[in-house]
Amino acid sequence: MSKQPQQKLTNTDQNGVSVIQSQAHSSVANSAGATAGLQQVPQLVPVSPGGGGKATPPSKMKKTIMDKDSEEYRQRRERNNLAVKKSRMRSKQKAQDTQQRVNELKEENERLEAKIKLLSKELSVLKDLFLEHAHNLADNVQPATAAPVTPGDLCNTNNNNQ
Amino acid sequence: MSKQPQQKLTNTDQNGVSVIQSQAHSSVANSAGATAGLQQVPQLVPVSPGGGGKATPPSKMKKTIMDKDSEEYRQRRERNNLAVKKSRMRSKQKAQDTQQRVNELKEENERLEAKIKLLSKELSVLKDLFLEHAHNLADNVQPATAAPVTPGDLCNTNNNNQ
DNA sequence: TGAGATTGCGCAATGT
DNA sequence: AACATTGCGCAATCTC
Repeated sequence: MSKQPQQKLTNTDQNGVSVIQSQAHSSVANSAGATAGLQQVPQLVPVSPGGGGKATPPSKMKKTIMDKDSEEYRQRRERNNLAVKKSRMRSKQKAQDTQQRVNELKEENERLEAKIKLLSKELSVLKDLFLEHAHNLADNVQPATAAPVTPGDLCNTNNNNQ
Repeated sequence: MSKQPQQKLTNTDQNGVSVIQSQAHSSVANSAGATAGLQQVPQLVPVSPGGGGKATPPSKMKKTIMDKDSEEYRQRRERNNLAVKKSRMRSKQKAQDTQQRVNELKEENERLEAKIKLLSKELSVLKDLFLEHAHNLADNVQPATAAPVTPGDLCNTNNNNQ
């Protein structure tokens, strides 16, 4: 009575990583039928619903007891096993892709950071030049003419955020 | 670290172990259990190797036949089941973390790109100011005084890579 | 109503 | 010897 309901909502797959499924390997070795070896045979028979001959609207009895020997059963099992394999492969692939994505993004990040560093440096150099120039003007020019650009403007522009 | 022999040999007949998990798992529980009608039937005995009393050099036979009923066996199974669960949980958690890492890195990337854009703009503005100033100097100042800074220097600094 | 896709679980082989 | 990983099959669900 506590089987972990598998809350599965919200699988909207945000941020997807598309995956390409490569080949679908065909089945192998079976034909003969005797598939593998272990079988778990619980032979569980879902107790009949409600109790006696209740109305039991959503009664869900497993049809006939599902013969394990049934041809159809084996067929279903085999298909499911295949599906499971496929699904797991995909899952694994996806995880791998995601991991790779992380690596790529990390690299990209480093590149960007480097670029920022460079730009910052350039900016700083330019600003220094400006200041220097401003000083020169202040020292050598007559007050009337000296005012094409003010250091303050620049300092303001340099609003380094974050 | 990645083999896959998994050959299910040994079994041309039935051998099965049934166990259905009917919840109530958790620790122990059994002895009186009977939660389900699981039946452990087979008791398979790995046929001896080769043929009769062969040499069987690297024989790796499973020691004694490993009684499925053995107390020790059940104990081992239970421990393993626990370990498996743990391992899977971890694995899942890891995948989730990786996915989240991707999201974080993506955000970080956007931030960096924005910053780059900003810096680039600032740089561009500053350069324009410089050029403008240079022109002003060229137009209004007597040749002798006008030469504190040359436009050329700046253009050079602006070595935008990539 | 049916078929494939997912998922939790236990088993056993194998890795550490 | 003990725990960790991994491939696999089963069954219950989910999803379409």
